[in-house]
Order: sequence, then C-alpha cells, then structure tokens
Amino acid sequence: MPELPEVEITRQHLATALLGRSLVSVSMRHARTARHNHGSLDIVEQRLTGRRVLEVRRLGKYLVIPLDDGMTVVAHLGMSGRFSIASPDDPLELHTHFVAELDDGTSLRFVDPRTFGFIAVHDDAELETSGIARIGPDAWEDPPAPIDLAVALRGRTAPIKALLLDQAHISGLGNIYADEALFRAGIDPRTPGGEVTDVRIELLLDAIREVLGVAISNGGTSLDDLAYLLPDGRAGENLRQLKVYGRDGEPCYDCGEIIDKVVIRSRSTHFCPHCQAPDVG
DNA sequence: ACCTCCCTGGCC
DNA sequence: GGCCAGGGAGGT
Repeated sequence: MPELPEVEITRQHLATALLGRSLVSVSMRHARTARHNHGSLDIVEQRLTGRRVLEVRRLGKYLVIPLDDGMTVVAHLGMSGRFSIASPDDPLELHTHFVAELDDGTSLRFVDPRTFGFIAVHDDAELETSGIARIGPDAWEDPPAPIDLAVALRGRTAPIKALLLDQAHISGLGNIYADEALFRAGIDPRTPGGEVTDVRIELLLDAIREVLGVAISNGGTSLDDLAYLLPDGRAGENLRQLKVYGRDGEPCYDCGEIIDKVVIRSRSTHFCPHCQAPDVG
C-alpha cells in the first residue's frame, strides 16, 4: 500500500522516464480515476495531450507534475495504484485506467485495481481548492520542527495514531509507517495527541525519518498480497524491517511481549504493550 | 470527531 | 458467499 516511501520510489522512477518528455497521445479509460476532473475522460485527455513534463515532485503521498502550459498533474496511488513505463506493444494489464504514449516511443501506464487512486490535471485556481492545498509539511523532505508539531498537537484529544494519519500536521505517513514510527518512539498509539510529551515528540520525529529512510532504501514495503510493487514490477524488500505492523500475536523483537492489535479510527493498529506503555510522569 | 462511501482480490 | 483491507472525500 503506497505510502511516502513507495510514492518517493515511484517519483524517482517517473522523473527518469518523464522529465522533458512530451505526451503524444493520452487515453484516460476510467471515470473514477478522473473523478477530480469531474470524472471527465475528455478533460484529462485534452489537458495532457501535447504537453511536456517540467518536473516530477512529491508532497506526502501525492505526485505533483508541473506541465509546460502552467497546468499541474496531481496523482495519488491510493491503495493499489502503480505507474509503469512499458512498450506501446506490451499488452495492457488488467485494471489499466490510464495510458499515455511519450515522444520517445515509450508508454506510461497507470494500473489501479481498487481505484482509490486518481490522476487529475489542474490549473492554479483548481489547485488551491484541491485537497493537496491542505496537506501538511512532507515527513521526509520538510518535516516539522519538534516545537511546531508540539504546538499542532497541543490540546488534541484524538489518539496520536489518528493525528499522524491525518496528513494535516505531517504528510506521507500511512498505516504501516505510522505504526512503525510510534513503536520506535515508544509511544502508545492510543495516547491523546496533546498528552505526547515534548521528549516523545522529538523521538517520534527521529523515528519517522529513520523508518522512512530505511523503507526508501529497501524499495518500499510489498506485503504478502503484492498489492504494491515497484514501478518495474519487482517487490519491495522492506517487509522484513517491520517491527510491529502485521505482527500481532507474535513476540516483540525488543522485549518478547506479544504484539497487540487494536482498531483506531477504523484502522488496524499494531503495537507492543510493553515497549509502548503510556509515559509515567 | 465521527460516519459512510468507494473498490477488488484474497481469504476464511 | 461473505468479510476484510485501506486513503481520502464528503457529509452530519
């Protein structure tokens, strides 16, 4: 499931393939993938055809691709989205919702079985009202200072796990890396945001950088269902680095306690009851 | 702060 | 044959 590391790997792959390239022909094939352009296949195709890619950026889990006419592509991989570069002759994979032929003879494709992902093309006015305008600082490139995160969390009663998934205070964490970062920081995921101590906030920000860095260098996390694969089709190798996610019922690597699983905001949440005990005093 | 919806493949 | 996973948008 693509989170910041998987999107960053995708970004690097797309930068190599797309930078300076023009889109010769474009086929949007699924209205839901175009839902942020009112579900109109035509709008997306017309806005992209003939355009040249200036940059491939990332904010949190969003890919942001400025074009040569001032428009900007905003794409999200959702749960199961994957970009790939293929030959135009390669058969279309099932659930291919977007295809673009590039001026170097390659073919950009977007495959997304569960259609939680999307591809949008926005002008500046649309960008300001799109969801991306409300995204907080990027957890990897631009993490908040501890004091700023502390201020954002002050007085909040929602569990820290939920606040990390919110994307407003720090962006890019999903269910896997939120659980992993909270484990490394020794924070009980149910702790109200406002009750996380300043020391723990510092540890949390350190843990986030650590967890994300390891994941990126390992090619991201492919789970057993292989819903997420690298853009070249290989599986990411980060699963073995996970210390709590998906390990409920198994012993903690650090203390031997059995990893527990609870539901927070309808998200499965994995933690070690010993290593992540509530702070005392 | 809470709920519901979206969607498919994999699993029991 | 039903349930689950999950990010984000929308609603109340």
